[in-house]
Amino acid sequence: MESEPIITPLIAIVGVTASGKSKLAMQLAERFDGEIICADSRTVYKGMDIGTAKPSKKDQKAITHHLLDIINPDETFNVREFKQLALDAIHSVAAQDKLPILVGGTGLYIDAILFDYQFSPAGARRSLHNPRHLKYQELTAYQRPLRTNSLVIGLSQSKDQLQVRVKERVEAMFHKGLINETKTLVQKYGWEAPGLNTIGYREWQEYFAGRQTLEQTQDLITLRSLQYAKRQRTWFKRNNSIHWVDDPMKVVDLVTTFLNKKQ
RNA sequence: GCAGGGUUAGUGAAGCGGUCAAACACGGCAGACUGUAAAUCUGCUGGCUUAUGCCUUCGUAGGUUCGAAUCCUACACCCUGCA
Repeated sequence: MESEPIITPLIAIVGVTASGKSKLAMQLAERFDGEIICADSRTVYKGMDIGTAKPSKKDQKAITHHLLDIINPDETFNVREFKQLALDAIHSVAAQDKLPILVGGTGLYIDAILFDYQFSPAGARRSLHNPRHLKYQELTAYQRPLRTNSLVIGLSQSKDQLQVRVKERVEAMFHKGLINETKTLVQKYGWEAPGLNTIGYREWQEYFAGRQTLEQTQDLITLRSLQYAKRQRTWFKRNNSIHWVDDPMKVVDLVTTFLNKKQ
């Protein structure tokens, strides 16, 4: 199943939150007749639209997006499932003679595809250091070669830019009714649901409990998003296969060259 | 005006004569990451510099003491009670 005929060209777009990945992906998909595969651990959840900045219905109608809304917020998901699903999606896109574009900020998911992660058998030992981690494989990260026929593009952004963009994005989420979306989700699934442990949602807990103002909630979400971006930056930093660009316009050339070379 | 309480590093907050460059939390910086990853975990966070080193900090100015963030005096600002 996992033996992909490694000839399918793949474009991957990475970057921290609010860096403009989705928009760029749309442009590329339109331009190069592609379909988007979302490598995002949060947009897989149904009903979590505003808080995850999920691609709009309009965008989804214009371009096929894979791996969106595939599970309920009270269900769990993991890299292994992701890898299988994403691989399937890549194949089906390629089978239609279209260009698969892998987009997302979940570094682990991206790398599972890019570096063909091999997962431990069930019952693997947990790391003493961090119980949430399974004991390390024999291979160190990035020791494996990058998936052949892949172009990895990273959207870089200065910290100042990022700060502004995140602030605006969170503001927009509030206007779109993030509070109601959260309320609905909590009523339906409860705070314990895996999906609710997400920036943009869990911060409302204190607000609903009356221990936090609306403004404080908004500031907190902005802060947590920025901290998240920091972690993403650290993750991507060590992957030197990424072609970092600060101007989305330059990407078209990159992709064109990449596709021509492959013919 | 009188009587109390307070002023500590970016923020909040411990400390109440030596073992204090000063707990802890948050924030910040850096890092990790192969079945929870928008999660989880680790290190650093006064300066110099990286040493069982030096220097400068605990409202301001003095004083007591071998030794003060810790005691005393004065001043400044803040809060509370009585006027």
